[in-house]
Amino acid sequence: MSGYYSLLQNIERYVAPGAEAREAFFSILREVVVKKRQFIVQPGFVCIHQSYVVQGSFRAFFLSDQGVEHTLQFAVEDWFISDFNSYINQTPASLFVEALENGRILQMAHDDVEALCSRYPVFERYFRIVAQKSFAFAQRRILSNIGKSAEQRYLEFYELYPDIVGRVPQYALASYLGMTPEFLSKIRKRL
Amino acid sequence: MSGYYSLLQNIERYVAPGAEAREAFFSILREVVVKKRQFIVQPGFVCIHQSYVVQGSFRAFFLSDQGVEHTLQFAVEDWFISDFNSYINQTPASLFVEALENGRILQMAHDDVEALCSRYPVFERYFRIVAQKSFAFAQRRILSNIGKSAEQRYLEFYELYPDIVGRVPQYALASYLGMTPEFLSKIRKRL
DNA sequence: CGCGACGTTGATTTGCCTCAACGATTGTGG
DNA sequence: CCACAATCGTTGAGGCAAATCAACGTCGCG
Repeated sequence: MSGYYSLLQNIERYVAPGAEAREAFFSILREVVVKKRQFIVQPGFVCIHQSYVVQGSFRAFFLSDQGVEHTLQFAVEDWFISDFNSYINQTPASLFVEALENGRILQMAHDDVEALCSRYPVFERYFRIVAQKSFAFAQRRILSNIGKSAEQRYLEFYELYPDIVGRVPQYALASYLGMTPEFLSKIRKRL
Repeated sequence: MSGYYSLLQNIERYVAPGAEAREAFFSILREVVVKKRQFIVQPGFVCIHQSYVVQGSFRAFFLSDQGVEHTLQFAVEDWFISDFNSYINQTPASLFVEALENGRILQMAHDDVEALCSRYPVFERYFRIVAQKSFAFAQRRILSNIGKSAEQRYLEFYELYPDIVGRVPQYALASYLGMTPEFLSKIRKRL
């Protein structure tokens, strides 16, 4: 129940849905309990859901042909996570989304969200704003990828998300920052 | 006039605005002619407009403290360009957006777009879809940044946008791909 | 023509990776 | 509750990809 409330708070930071719209939105949500190491998205399957994190931490990662993992995104409380490329285009996923801790999420199915948006433009607006913010965020990350050294990238991440650094495995953080776990370890030593 | 038509075609790939909505949209557009090397966005100033490219090529880049340029985005015909972070949040820009050729753009002001979206949800939907696609695109780029070698990144870009490779200065492409112009030159030699 | 911007090429250096071995911690079954 | 394996982080030696620095060629343009 509390999960619905925190998602509603998130929504109300940007838009103000009426009682009817709010109820309609709640009705498409499904609360799911996930265990550590559980995958909520897997390559090959179309990613039907977008998930709002009520509790716990997650990561989305790509597994290359050579077996190397590349973490695309972390998500903790009050974030969304999914294979967005798969979700948006309703094509087979290429990412894993894995629970890093036991947790709870609110899932909403693609078609339900689309129907909801058509019926209540206030949600069209909400998801537009979320997508735009996500895009701006991704662009900032691209800048730090192409412009900065491994050490600078780590420091920047530490500055922005000190909580996440302590909460996820170091190899996952290394693969997010685009370096090997060994090298991240060496960076942390000289600090 | 032809610029309006090609933008309309872009819109109609995703949504179908009525005659009234279409007219309202056209009324907030302003066609602007730009000369090569002209800046349409500069750091420090709030980026009021989003620009649709009718003709020409552009790039958005960040200039670091040490004077190094990092290209965040290219845009040719039928693309949007802006400092989206500045545009979305209406905060001062940190990027330059520069014309690489003489060209023409359609500019739309942030507040006009917001008003339009409130009045005609069909545009809310359109810009949501555009933002979602942009985000998915940015995520793919992040993956190739953290996972691939310089040569692989060049080949991937060449595969996806052969036209752009021949159309923009090589130092700009190098700074987009996250390598030095010298190294890009060496990569191209051995191919 | 001559200057400045752009691309090329080579010599050298370095940031980061690879590989391998070794602690520390966690969790699991006996 | 302990023993053992598995997982994760650390450390070091050596190697490679890409950066840096510098010189030179070329083209477009005032």
